[in-house]
Amino acid sequence: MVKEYDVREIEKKWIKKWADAKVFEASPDPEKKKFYLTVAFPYPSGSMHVGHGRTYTVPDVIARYKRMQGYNVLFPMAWHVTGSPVLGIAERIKKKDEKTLKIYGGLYKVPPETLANFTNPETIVKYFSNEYHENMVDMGYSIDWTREFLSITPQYSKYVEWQYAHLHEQNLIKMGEHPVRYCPSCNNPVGDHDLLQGDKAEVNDFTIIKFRMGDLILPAATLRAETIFGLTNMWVNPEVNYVKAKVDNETWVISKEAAEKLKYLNKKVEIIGEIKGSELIGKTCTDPLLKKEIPILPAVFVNPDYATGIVMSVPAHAPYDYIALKDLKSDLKPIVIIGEGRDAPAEKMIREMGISDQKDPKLEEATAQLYKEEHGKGHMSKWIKGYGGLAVRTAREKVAADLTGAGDADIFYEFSESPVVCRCGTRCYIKILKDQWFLEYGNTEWKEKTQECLKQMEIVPSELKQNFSYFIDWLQDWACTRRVGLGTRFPYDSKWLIEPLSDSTIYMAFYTISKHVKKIDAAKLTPEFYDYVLLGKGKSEELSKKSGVARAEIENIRAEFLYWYPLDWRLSAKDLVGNHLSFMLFHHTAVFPKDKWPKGIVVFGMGLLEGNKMSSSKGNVVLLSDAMRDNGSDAVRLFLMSNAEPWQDFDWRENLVKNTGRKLKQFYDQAYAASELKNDIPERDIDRWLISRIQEATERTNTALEAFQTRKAIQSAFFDLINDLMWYTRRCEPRTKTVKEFCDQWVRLMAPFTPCTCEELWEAMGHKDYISVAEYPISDPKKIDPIVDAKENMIKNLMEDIQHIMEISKIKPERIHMYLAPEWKRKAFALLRSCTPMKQIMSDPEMKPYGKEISQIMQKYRRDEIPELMLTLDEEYDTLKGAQKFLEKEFNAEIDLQKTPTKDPENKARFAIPQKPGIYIK
RNA sequence: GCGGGGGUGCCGGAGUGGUCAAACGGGCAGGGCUUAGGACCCUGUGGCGCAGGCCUACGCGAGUUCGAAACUCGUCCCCCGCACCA
Repeated sequence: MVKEYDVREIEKKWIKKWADAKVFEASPDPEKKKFYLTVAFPYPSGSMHVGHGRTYTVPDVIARYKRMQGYNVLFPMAWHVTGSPVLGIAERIKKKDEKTLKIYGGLYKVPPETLANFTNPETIVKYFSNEYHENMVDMGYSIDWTREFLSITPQYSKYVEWQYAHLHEQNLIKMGEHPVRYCPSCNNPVGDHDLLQGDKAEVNDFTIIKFRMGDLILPAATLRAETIFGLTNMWVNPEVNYVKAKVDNETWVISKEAAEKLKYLNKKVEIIGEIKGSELIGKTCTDPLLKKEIPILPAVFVNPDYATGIVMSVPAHAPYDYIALKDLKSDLKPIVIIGEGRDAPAEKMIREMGISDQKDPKLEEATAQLYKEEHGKGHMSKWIKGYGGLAVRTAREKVAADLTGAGDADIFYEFSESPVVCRCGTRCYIKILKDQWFLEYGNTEWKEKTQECLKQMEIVPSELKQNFSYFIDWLQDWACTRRVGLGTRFPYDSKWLIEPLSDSTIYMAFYTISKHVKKIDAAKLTPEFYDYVLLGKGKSEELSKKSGVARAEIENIRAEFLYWYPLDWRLSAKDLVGNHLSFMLFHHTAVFPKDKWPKGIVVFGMGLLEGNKMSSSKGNVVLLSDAMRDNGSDAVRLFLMSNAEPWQDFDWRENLVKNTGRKLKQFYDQAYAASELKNDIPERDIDRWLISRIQEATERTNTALEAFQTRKAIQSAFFDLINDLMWYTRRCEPRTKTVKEFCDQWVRLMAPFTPCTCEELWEAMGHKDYISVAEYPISDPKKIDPIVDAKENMIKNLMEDIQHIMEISKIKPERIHMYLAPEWKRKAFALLRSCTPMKQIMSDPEMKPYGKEISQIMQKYRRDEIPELMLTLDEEYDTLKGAQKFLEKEFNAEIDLQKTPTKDPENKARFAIPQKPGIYIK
């Protein structure tokens, strides 16, 4: 009797057994080759959903596969709890924010008494890291939990400090200025998720060009510094009250709003007077580059709350300016400075778009289009001294740099759209942080080293290697410190915390030693300690004396690191390519010698739910725990791994998951039944066929898994083989020996995907060991039998043909006659296949009588259409004879097999070719 | 704009020069099994065809080739990332 497939019961049983036997705890073993892989540790600020499920199942499948191949596999896990998002969550829970309470109390099912304590951010991350841990165990992951830690574990913090000491020593960390979105009320920089409004606003850096008007300076802000050559006038809004302000040592005329903004931009600003916009109109100022007199004209489109409130007018290249001048009936002539044409491009644009006045909304579009065109393709007009012929984008930078160098320009940061409002309701500014610490990813040498690291790595999928290279080049200095959040204090300036992405760059190395280090008092874990155990610097004897850690222990830790490192594979989601994954490469090259650099990265796609993007905040997720409760973890794993390749987006569809669960039950039932089968049938072709098929499937599965193609692997190891076994049982009475051999291999093939089910079957088959550490099947080429494969294909094709004919002719057959291809035809096909010239074929006396037919055949079949492997007449006959009963049953008709046609009323024998008998149905 | 990926049947998606009207999965339809079945099995699912065949298809246009879904060029469209944030 097949034992009932009680999924959850089986899973519980094996998960406990594994834990009790410590099957997945990995220790260095010099006898075995190591395999070390990690996956990006989770930031547990909420419950685990099926998207996370896929992220962590992929490495588990690979870990299990490699373990079964005989590798000593280390697959660790830890929790990334540093950072600020939970602070916001705690804050919102404190304020009893409805949406947040709904997500945490409802969607995540946090019990009310626990939720009440969620006002403390640390409680949140600890609660959810526990939940993650439980879920991961429940999913059957083969994680070595002895290495688990939190990113705020003191021993880990000491490790982070050690890393930063190294970076500092190498001058890769610098203090500098940095513009951030900033909330004056919270007194903190704000990220996207902290914003009520304006999360799409970018920070634009304007060049402010200082125009002089006596002692006063009119600072005009522009994104197109190169257009100073086409300047005809300035724009000032006559309806706005400007201020005179002492800015550092100069006196600027700017809008009130701009004066306020400048304070955040680290200018000393003191307002000393007011001046009406209208008072400025009609005056002139001097441009700093060409020293030309520039008239100041009125324009109402000038927004005092955008940059400085003083605008340069370049009518030839700015549609707004052109129209405004026209409206004023000014006689100022546009000056073309881009390209060699005479007519103003702005004018042309306005004409083509049919824009008539300053208020036309199409002006926006015209401006954007012209900007895009000129920025992308434009070159400065030849007549411009020093800049003529330069690409616009080059000229822009050069003008800005030249003016800044001479003290005639400055930088002004402004949002691309406004307003930007903090979650607390306060309007945000752009603030320049002065003592911000940076990781110098812009450093050329560091970049080169990182590129070198990338070059020797394997990236899956390989197309992404380019992407990585691009990101490494693109990365600039990264602000690596924060004022708020959980995390490690910055060792050189304790008012700062190390930013969460910056504290998790090389933690893969920490896993290798964490189980030892966790037991040591953090105070003893000095930089010297890590220097020794990770880099081999210093002497263990001295270190032991100084730190009080036993020398043997220190050596042991060192040995463990050396055994596991470098990291073989890093797995992570797509969205981390441009930051975390690139950082990982940067930091490895900075801290570790070349032979400890990571060897490979696998990048994952995202998850969809019933075709829509998963989103916790919108409640559009399925919790992993619910999915396991409803389907069992093996079915969840199988579905996640079979729905898409790791790097593709997968789509969680309830009905597909359910189907996968049923298919899995079928697998279980079939394999279980096999273990109880008892008969003594002699081996037949069909038995050799089934065994041959599983060898081929094994080959494909291995190839796919080596390339991380879980979907392809499951296609071969699961779906194809289910179908083969089904065909086999349809085709014949199952033979015990065959089916047992098949299932023994099959269950092992499936073990990385559905480990609990496979353990249960493995036990039922009488094995005493864990399948988790049993040998992974490799294909046995001796058992691959192309002839038997060809025979079985012939039968399948034959059945299809008969089926087809039945449908077309609408005959319900009583008798089916089959005519085999005669020997001469087989020979003719063989000769055609081997490219024998017609002349030579015809010279064969055996062929001669069939000249006409042979030339017909030649016309009809191309050489490579002819099967490579040709069965003999006898083989074909015997095969069909053997399948006769089966075919009779299938078609419920008598089969008349004719080796040489005797009764052929409709001359169907002529259709016969090798492996494709002629058919006549009555 | 910059960078990356992609357009195949009713759907998801295989397939990268011939054996492709297209794996596998799903949906739908018919049949079988059955007391019944949402379980399972079989068959069908571009068009035409009273015999295993023919025709038209793989975003669009052109080209290379004996032969293209696959290669080249052009073109249209879609998705993702662009930072100080996990």
